[in-house]
Amino acid sequence: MAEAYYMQLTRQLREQLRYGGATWVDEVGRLPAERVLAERFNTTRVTLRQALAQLEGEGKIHRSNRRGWFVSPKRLEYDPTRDAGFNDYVTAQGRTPRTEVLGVTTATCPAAASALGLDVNHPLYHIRRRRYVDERAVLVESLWVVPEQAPGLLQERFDHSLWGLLRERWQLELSHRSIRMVSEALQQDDASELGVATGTAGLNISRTIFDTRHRPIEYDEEHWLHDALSIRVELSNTT
Amino acid sequence: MAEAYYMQLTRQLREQLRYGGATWVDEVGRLPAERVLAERFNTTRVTLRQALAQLEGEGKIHRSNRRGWFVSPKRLEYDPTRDAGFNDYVTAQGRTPRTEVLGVTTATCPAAASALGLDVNHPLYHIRRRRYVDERAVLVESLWVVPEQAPGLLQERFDHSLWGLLRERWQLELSHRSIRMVSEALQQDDASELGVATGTAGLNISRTIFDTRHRPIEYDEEHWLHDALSIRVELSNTT
DNA sequence: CAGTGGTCTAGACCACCCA
DNA sequence: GGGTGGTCTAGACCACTGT
Repeated sequence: MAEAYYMQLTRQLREQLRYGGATWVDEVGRLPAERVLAERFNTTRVTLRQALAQLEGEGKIHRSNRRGWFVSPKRLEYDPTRDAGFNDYVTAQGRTPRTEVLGVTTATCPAAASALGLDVNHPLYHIRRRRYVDERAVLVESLWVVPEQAPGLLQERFDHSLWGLLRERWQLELSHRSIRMVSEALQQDDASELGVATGTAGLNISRTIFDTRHRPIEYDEEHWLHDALSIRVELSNTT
Repeated sequence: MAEAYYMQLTRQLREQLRYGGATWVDEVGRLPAERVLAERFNTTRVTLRQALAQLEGEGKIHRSNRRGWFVSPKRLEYDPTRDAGFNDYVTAQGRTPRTEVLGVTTATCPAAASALGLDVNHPLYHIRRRRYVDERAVLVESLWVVPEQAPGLLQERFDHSLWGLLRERWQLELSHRSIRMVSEALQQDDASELGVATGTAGLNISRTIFDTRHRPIEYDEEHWLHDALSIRVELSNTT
């Protein structure tokens, strides 16, 4: 086969997005309707959508559920090993952060409890947040904190760094951390909170945190849009 | 809408894969042909393929180009901050590693050179390898080594740890490392070397390595199948 | 209500893999 | 050469978003 037409389409669209200014992209980065693009490139919606899906996989464009396709902004650089707050590192990159607290409860979570080495029925503080970069929702996260380590935590506000709070108010020293990163397809709840279709490619980042005395402190799970971040870790010691 | 049919399909297939032993999966983990599955679930290939694509995004199944769909094996746990060799950590997890050297040359690479802080035309040793876990090709990688730091390197064999080689033969101490991880769509060359379709979801892991005197040593870029690995980093010092 | 993406049909032909 | 996935057509209806 010479080359699948949808791959040629992909290349054309990609190049027009990068150079050319792509006159057909409007001022907020929105692409024309699929039907319009399909007609312009003399093909059907199915084939056009294959090309769009390719670019989506590359992180060049993304879709907002039933609203249309948009050019994806530059990826955020993120170092999950540092405890700089989200607000800090987003601002440091010249972007605008925002955090929404979706829920604050006490509940049990077998996955979190077992990661922390506790009984699966051990109650935990649960905080759920949604975070934005330049008003685009890029991640939802669930934080599970061991109540004994930070009594009264749920009275606090959670629109800033949780780790900063734990350090200042409860003098907790976050020492050992175990971090796990795995690609995923966003499940229904996470996807709808991010305004994307179920199954959209995502990245799951989970941390388990212990203090200097190896007591379990916190477990958290972040679900990112895959095209929103680039992970960067700097290490200096030899292992 | 109640629920899209392909999502119901996805759920059924997922559950049958997890429990039930899925009698329709053969002994090597291969699924029946798309046409057969489509007929069995009373739908068309297009809709069935949507369901398969969902499971592919979840890392449950994968396809080998034009050969069929297969159940994905367990993800490999991988810590990119350690310099344990591929052979070592794959074996430690009870799996069987294999490395194929695809090419050994001297060439220029602007991306590698600039990451190392060298002139873009600075020649570098280039080693390209393909690596397998249990005979499944899971990644291709390009290694770019600064020739001045390891003269004669290209005479060596590269089916084992490069870092081990640099340490033993040239007494190089790998100190500072900058690691970057980003989701990607596998490009034509990488995809075909892995036997998958262009655009298949992948994970790109790049490292830039300096020695204790901050001299650039090596830059490498790994392209993994997204469902083949789970990244895990353990940290003990506070930052 | 108009426009958008999301889903789905019922076919077709082609390129590649393997026996 | 038979079977597989890969690509593509030309439609259709639906659900949701925004005005």
